Amino acid sequence: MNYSVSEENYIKAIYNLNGNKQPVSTNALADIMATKPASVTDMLKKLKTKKLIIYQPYQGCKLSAEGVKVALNIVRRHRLWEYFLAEKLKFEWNEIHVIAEELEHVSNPKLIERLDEYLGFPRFDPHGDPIPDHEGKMQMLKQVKLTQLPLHTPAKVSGLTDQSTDMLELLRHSNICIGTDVEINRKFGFDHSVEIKIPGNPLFIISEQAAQHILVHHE
Amino acid sequence: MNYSVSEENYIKAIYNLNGNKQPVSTNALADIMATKPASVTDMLKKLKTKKLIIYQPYQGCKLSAEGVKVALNIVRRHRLWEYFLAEKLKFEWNEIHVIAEELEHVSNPKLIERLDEYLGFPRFDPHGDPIPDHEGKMQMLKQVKLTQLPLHTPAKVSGLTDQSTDMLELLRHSNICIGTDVEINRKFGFDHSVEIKIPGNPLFIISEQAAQHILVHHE
DNA sequence: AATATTTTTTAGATTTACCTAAAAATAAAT
DNA sequence: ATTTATTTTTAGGTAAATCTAAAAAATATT
Repeated sequence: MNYSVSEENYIKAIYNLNGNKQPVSTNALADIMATKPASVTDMLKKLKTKKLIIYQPYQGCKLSAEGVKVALNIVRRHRLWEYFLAEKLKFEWNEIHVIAEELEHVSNPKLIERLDEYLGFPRFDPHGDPIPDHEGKMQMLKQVKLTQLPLHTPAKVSGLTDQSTDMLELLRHSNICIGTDVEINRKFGFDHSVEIKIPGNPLFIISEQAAQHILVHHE
Repeated sequence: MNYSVSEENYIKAIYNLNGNKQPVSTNALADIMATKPASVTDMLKKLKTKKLIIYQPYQGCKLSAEGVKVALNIVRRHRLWEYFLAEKLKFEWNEIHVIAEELEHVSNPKLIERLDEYLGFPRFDPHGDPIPDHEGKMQMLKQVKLTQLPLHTPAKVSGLTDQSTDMLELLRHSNICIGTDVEINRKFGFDHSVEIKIPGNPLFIISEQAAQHILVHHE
């Protein structure tokens, strides 16, 4: 029921590579974990005996049902800490991941429940990724670039793919933050710029270049 | 410059046992660390080569100047997290220590500085122990039981030696919290109860039994 | 299909932080 | 001042997580 930091990191890596449900190769894991394939094989054997993965030699691996549960719990911890770092400690979005990698291994369950409550039960982290609840369920909204959002479709800003100060300046000027409700009112064919509607604000136009880097969630 | 969790725990233990400046014995350390003396000897050799302790076989050990610096940094992290857990996440005082033992090993310096700032640069943790600043300096006020506070001496409530719900109820009723400014106005010889003055509040009396468990700081 | 290439696993070492059991040094007691 | 008891250290071993080098299996190429 309690796993080492190393085990947790492998489980997390398998989970992240496994999005497509295809088995994860030993080399791919070695790459992500910045280690050697031989070391990965050792760990895969161990995780297999603990029934966290399904693994046959030379066939790659994938998480078992129990493994997914463990992975979701790690992801939950990681994303809650990311939210805390950005929202409360005012870290920039590009700094939070590394720190959360350390904090995520502090696994006291009551701590995580209290943190969740303290943060107001956020459902998305500052990168726009959904935060699993204490049962492992998470909201699976479509995340798309603002350029791909259909016309007149209510959406919520969930992340950025560019966190440069120039970008942040532009967003601040437009009153766009994580969580802001937006809708595309009109698209201009000429330069592909888009007209944005934010409830309570006047309409305004944003360039394709900028819109490309803004991620939004919608149903 | 970066130490393992185990190394940090030894340094912390030596620091805690070393308050009286006497060298710490191998057995005393083994006891605290819940390990065997032979294991302690191994670690002491390692810490010596890293110049964190002064150690001669059979002579016990004490922290070097560098060791003290490292220890104070660990203590700083521990106490800041304790403050966070009690103040923000509303944990009871008896729950915070164990969780802070885990969090204290997350050593990203910027995280700790931001946390300190977020908490408002507290100078005492919820147990009333001083929090070292980022240079390792801490306020060394006298901590005494309320029963031992001299008459008419301004002091600040810094901790409790009894955290039972009964005790907390009594304190809430008297408007006493961590950080409350108090002063003893009068002591009654008959039952050793004390009359308390809190700025802006009416005077009130508290039993010796209760006052014994309230810790205060004064100059 | 046979050979070459890539991927993965085995075999044997290393490091960290422990352990037990026995030896050596120190301290206490006769 | 010996002997006894305690404390501490050495010697040798274990488990976790890594490594290198070599063997084996799977995949790709001619």
